[in-house]
Amino acid sequence: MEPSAYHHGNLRRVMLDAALQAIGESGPTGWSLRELARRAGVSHTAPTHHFGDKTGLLTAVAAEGFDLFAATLEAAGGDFREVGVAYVRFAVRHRSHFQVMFRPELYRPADPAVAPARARAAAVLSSGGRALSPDPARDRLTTVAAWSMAHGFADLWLSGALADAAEIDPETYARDLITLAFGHLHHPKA
Amino acid sequence: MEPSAYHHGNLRRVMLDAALQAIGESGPTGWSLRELARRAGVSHTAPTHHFGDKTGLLTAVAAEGFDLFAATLEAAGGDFREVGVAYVRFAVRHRSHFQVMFRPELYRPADPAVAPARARAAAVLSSGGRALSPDPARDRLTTVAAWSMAHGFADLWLSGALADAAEIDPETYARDLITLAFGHLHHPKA
DNA sequence: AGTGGAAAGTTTCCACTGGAAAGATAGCGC
DNA sequence: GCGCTATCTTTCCAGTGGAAACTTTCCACT
Repeated sequence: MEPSAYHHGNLRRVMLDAALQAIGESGPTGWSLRELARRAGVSHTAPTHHFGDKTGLLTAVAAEGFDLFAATLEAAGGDFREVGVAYVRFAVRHRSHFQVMFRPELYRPADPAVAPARARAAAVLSSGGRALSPDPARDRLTTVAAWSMAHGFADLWLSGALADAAEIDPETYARDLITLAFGHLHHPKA
Repeated sequence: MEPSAYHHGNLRRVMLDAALQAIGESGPTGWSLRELARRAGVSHTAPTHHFGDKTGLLTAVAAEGFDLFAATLEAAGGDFREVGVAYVRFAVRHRSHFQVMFRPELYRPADPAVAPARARAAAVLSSGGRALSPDPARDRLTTVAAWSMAHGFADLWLSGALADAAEIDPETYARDLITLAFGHLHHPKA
């Protein structure tokens, strides 16, 4: 585990962390593999062994992201509003992951490390939508509506499009948004 | 105007179109300036004269995008639901523009060709939100709610995250989403 | 009419990138 | 204690964005 001169011992995690930081600083494509390798103190081809290529590194970021994401959503419990808040919280706290996850042209979305975790997250959203839906025929519509609002708010907030982004607490604001749009649908398990 | 051997006569527009096509094929960063220049049949430094650098080209894409965007939203008239539908329509019909516009780290958002057009679009959204808001104190919240939903749906649809994306007509679906979430607020100019 | 820029495009150059190939090192199973 | 294999290095290559210096064309103005 401790870094011998030759075998880093921990390169995979270090590269992932370096990538996450670089993404946070310059966006999902605003950095180079070689720069990360330099930061990690290894040669520029060392990461190849762990990730194959740059796309592989981004795939690993997406995979880790969807895992964390699914866990976050699952932990929010059954209350649908809190699932939406958890969605936004994840985006804000793990913004580097988030900015990769929903940009599938950057990585390999069919990778076996990615697809199951993504499905797990989708299942939480679907079940939340079902709970909120006014009638079964509109389950999907309701899911997409709530998903869109949480996702759109997160994306706008992260991109800085909301001019007052600095002043607001995104989680609190998200809760207010959801209440405004979906509060009237809430018929708590009648 | 006709292409003499030396002076292309039309390079700016041709490069913009080539960029839009490349973005559509490989995302906002999945192409090279040199490749576009080759497609246009000019040397790889010719575009410098029109755009300065690659960021300048993306800035021009964003500027054109926000212009078109503002025009589209303004043309939707006062009906708020139709503004949301127009938002989604723009994203679908001008997806290359859209994918750049909300990724400000890719271009220069403060550019004088960008900022005013963006402000124009924001004004339409704000006024729509105001019309929909249940009370003045919630004007901003309502605007952000509707904006988030339209934006989120557009982004999810474009990214392919909605598994059934192929089957649905995004504009119709957007109208249904807005009705579900905001229909109960509609108090037509009482 | 013809000339002096300015505008538009070219060639050449450089540091940097992602990746391929081949070789060095070191820890681990037996 | 020995070879195997995972990990990391060095070297190499084509492609990239951009700077610099040059060429060609067009247009405004006398």
